[in-house]
Amino acid sequence: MKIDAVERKCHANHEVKCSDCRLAAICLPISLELEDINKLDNIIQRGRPVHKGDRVYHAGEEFKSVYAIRSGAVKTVRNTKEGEEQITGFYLPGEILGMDGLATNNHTNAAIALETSAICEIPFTRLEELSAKLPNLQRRFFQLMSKEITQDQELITLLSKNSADQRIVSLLLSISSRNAQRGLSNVDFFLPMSRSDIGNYLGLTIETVSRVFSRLHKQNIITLDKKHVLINDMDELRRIVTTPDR
Amino acid sequence: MKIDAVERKCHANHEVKCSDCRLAAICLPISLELEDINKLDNIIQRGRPVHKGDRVYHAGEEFKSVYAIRSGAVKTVRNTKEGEEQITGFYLPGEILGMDGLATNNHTNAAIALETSAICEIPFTRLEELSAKLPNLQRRFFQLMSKEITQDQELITLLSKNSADQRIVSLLLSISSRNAQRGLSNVDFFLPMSRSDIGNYLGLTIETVSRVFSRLHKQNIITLDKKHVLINDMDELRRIVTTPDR
DNA sequence: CGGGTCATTGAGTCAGCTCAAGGCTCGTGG
DNA sequence: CCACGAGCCTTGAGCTGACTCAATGACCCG
Repeated sequence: MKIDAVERKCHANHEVKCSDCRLAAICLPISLELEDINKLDNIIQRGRPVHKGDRVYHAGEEFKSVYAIRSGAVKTVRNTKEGEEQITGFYLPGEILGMDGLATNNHTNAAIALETSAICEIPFTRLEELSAKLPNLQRRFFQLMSKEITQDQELITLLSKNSADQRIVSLLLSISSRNAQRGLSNVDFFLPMSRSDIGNYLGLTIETVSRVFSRLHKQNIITLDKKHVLINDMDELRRIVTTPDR
Repeated sequence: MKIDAVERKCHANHEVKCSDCRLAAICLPISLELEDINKLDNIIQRGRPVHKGDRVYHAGEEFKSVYAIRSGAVKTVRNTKEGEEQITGFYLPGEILGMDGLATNNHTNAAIALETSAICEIPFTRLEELSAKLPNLQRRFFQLMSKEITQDQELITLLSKNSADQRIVSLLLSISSRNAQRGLSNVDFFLPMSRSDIGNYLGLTIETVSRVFSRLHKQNIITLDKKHVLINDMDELRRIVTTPDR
């Protein structure tokens, strides 16, 4: 079975230490010495793989840990005052999530796997203790939270100022560059999320997302087959996001 | 002169220590012992008041400090890819800004005074050193960054899911409750920002902001005279932000 | 092969935009 | 002390990008 194969693969990786993880260069351990990486490694818990739709943590759940993605993809979701859902982020391998829970000691978001994923759990009190001893780690963690802030502000700008086309192209370019960072292709990749997730995240309806994708495909800027994206004209995509609306 | 009077008032407060500051209960020192507050106090620099339009820091400027507002009000502004401006936050007394600069070591936002304001500057390397020694301070600062994240995500949700009316009412309620926290009236206050700032922040045109304010006034839910707001029907405002669009 | 989920496409509507015309307020200079 | 200009805000009229509603297509899984 396909799923079993994926699971087995994840399981094979399951006990990889930070020092051996191919994502170490973009994940939490950046700028740590080998010795310090091992200290960090000792506090990290590596759970069983989560499957599509499983929650890494729930909204309202007590904040105990932050999480690093080793493989797969996760979305974070907030509940609105009206009882709808708002996706606040997509997280790919090497990225850290869960920092929303720190302010109130409860997670304001839920985190839901978009596909079978391997997750490293990092108990926060231990991370805090270790941070106080390792200035580089403290700095690194401050930086990660700051990065989360600047990314959220980028999304605010996108939602506030940009057209449907620009929002969708921005998301494509974001995924493309994050793939490149992980050593994958920046022009040929699979979207881990549904059209409906994309629409929710970008403040658009599913129909609008579909129409924009169709148009970009017809104009031969991208080739799209379900979730498989080929970027044919990167310059044109960049032009779209940097050109004022009218 | 009016401005001189304000300056003098700020100047009078100018050297107030954290331990004597009436905002200590909501500002950075929360949860610190008196002794530790004094340690924090020692690293804080209190500059001259800034005037309306002055920048506390510039976009691209090297990140050296975070800032606490003692009096007045400040907006933070990002440049978009198209060269426009996006306001990412409004900061009132007791609130901390500048955490956006940590990720890349340069501020991505500029911070601009909306009125004459007194600002406490907190050099970050010293704060970092002190955090490593005072677990409560480290935790407190992590929490402040996390709060910034959850607030940005609230704005994302607002922009993505809510109507013009709901966005504007949300801002009014936010300012109202932040005023209450500082011991001021939650139904009678002055908006520190212009209509154009409000529109920019909420992803609306200035005309729409004006029309919504006029409508709320005509319906007698609020009374509005320039920047002076009186909330007449708090329940109705709450109803507006929690009622699904249609 | 049937039912469910997800995606696409078309047709018509509407919230918020653009464009345009004034109004109010405050500071400056005659 | 008033006239004038600049900046900010309000209001009206008409337009449009993205929405809603609706129908259909494609795929997956049992």
